[in-house]
Amino acid sequence: MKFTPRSEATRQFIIETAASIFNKKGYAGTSLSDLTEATRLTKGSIYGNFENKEDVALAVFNFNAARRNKLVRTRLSRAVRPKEKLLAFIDLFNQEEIQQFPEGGCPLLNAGVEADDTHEPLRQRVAEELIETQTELASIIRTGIQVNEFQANTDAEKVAVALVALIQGGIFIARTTQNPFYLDTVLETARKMVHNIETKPTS
Amino acid sequence: MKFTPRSEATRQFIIETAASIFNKKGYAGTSLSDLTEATRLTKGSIYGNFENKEDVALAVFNFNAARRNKLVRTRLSRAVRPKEKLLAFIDLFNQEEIQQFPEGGCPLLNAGVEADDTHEPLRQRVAEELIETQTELASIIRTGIQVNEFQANTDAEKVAVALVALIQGGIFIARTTQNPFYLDTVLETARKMVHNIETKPTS
DNA sequence: GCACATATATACCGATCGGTATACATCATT
DNA sequence: AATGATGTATACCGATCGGTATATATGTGC
Repeated sequence: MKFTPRSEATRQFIIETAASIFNKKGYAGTSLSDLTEATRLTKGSIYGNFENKEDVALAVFNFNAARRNKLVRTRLSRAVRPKEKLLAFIDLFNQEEIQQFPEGGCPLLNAGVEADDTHEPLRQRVAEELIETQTELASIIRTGIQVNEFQANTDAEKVAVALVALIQGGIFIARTTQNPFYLDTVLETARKMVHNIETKPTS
Repeated sequence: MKFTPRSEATRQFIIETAASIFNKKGYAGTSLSDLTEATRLTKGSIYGNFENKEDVALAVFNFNAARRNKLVRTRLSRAVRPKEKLLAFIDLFNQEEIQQFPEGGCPLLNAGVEADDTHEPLRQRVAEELIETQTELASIIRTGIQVNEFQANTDAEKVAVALVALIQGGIFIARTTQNPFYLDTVLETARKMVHNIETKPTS
């Protein structure tokens, strides 16, 4: 009874084409004809490669999340010290870099907000990604404490959650008001938050 | 050519009944039959009181926003000192109070995230509400600076935006993960943020 | 009790929804 | 060149979409 896609290449093409559509219009707001128009394929072809619309949406989210994760990891690995890694993470969301995201803003925010009351499988996937990000940031902070870069009494998990919340909230405000200044100012606050947990030189 | 609703009472009843539906399922995800089922009215009755679905959605958002504003203002007016007002605002979003919101989470977040790419009139309304909240918080902070409760070099607008972003981000994370702990911890961070701009006793 | 206005219900519209069965095209193997 | 597998297009399904024209019910003033 298992479904096997006809063509892995076509499947991938559909996913990539649909990525920004779902991210902009949401799951409920995206129709099959949106997908056939954008891909220039027909329903027969799409349903030859996906079980149903939900299957497309989940694959698209996974695609978006994977791209995001790759970007995050590349940037974090470039930085060496924990503090630099946190600042590199924050910098991922500035105006120049954020265009690497699919059109429509952060896929985690978009998918999570829509799915939380309506689409349990997607909600769970978004939750996984959120928690993974927070876990990674918390781990970086803990390392920073160990190497005496951050204050010993720092609550790593708390700071990690606050950073993610700040940034996601900033994206929300900037996009809804169509004023990127709000994201800039929030990113500044995030940087200051990192600054605040640094160990002070006990001159 | 102007549309005048048949019955103001019925209109209000529809708005109140639809409030949590739109907030949970979103604009695209809510159908007219969702509304007729919930209200036990018929389409004729709904279209006798609203121009179209968008008209209902906007009225519902205005209703939710008005309730929110009333709640915020009541709580803020109870507090006297600027610092207390900020803390009262933050406390609005703790677990006991947040149930005063319509089901489905913060209507600003839900409507804003859905509307930013799809529904310009709603997006603008959400933006107005966000900016109003931030303006009000910034004004409180400025008063706090004047009465020497907050440090003179505090960037009122920046702190206000950060508080809103933190809280909205916290709501997003808590709802998507279905773990209210994340909101608790973010609210703690928000309180600490208020603490950090307090004037230190120059002992 | 009749007329009139007000407001809700009924019945229906074309369009589009997600989804499927099947026909057709393409290409490799022989 | 015939065969079979792979993958896409065509044609169609019932259901539901948002919306409307009109009939019916309800209440009010006379």
